Amino acid sequence: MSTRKRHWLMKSEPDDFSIDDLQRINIEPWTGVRNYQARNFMRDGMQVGDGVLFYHSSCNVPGIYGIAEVATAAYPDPSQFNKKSKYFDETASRDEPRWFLVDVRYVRTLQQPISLARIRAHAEKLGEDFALIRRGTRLSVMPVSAAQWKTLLTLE
DNA sequence: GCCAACGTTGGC
DNA sequence: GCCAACGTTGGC
Repeated sequence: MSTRKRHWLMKSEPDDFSIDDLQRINIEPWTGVRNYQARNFMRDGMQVGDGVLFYHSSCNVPGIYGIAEVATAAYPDPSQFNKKSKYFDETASRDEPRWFLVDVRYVRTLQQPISLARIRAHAEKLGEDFALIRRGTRLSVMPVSAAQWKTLLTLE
């Protein structure tokens, strides 16, 4: 497998967990992903040191608010085993975990958030394969190419 | 394997 | 709060 740094975008509702929360805590397990495609990106695609665009969703101004990095290899999401968690999954077992996560480490907060509206306005430069603005896509974890990463950060 | 019903995401 | 769009579940 290539060890070249990859890039990702991860969505979080700031009411639940924001870039400011990550800055305070520094490292946070990205718990609660219950979508197979998103899980597969974390489990099979992510490597320590990969860049992460921290996206705020379901808020006044959705968009990219900060930069983080992948801090660990993927491991089973403990919340799937916790009966008291809203992420409990009775079909998962410790022998056969269903859900995986990585820890994410704070890197920096953007000077100015890059709003979804602004990203859309530059859709042409990002290409049709950019899942964030592809119609109907609701993925909470998605890959970002090196070129897209660079393009997005010029919008800061 | 089909597909209707349901739940969730997430922008607006 | 609305609703479009998607993923998942479960009956058949």
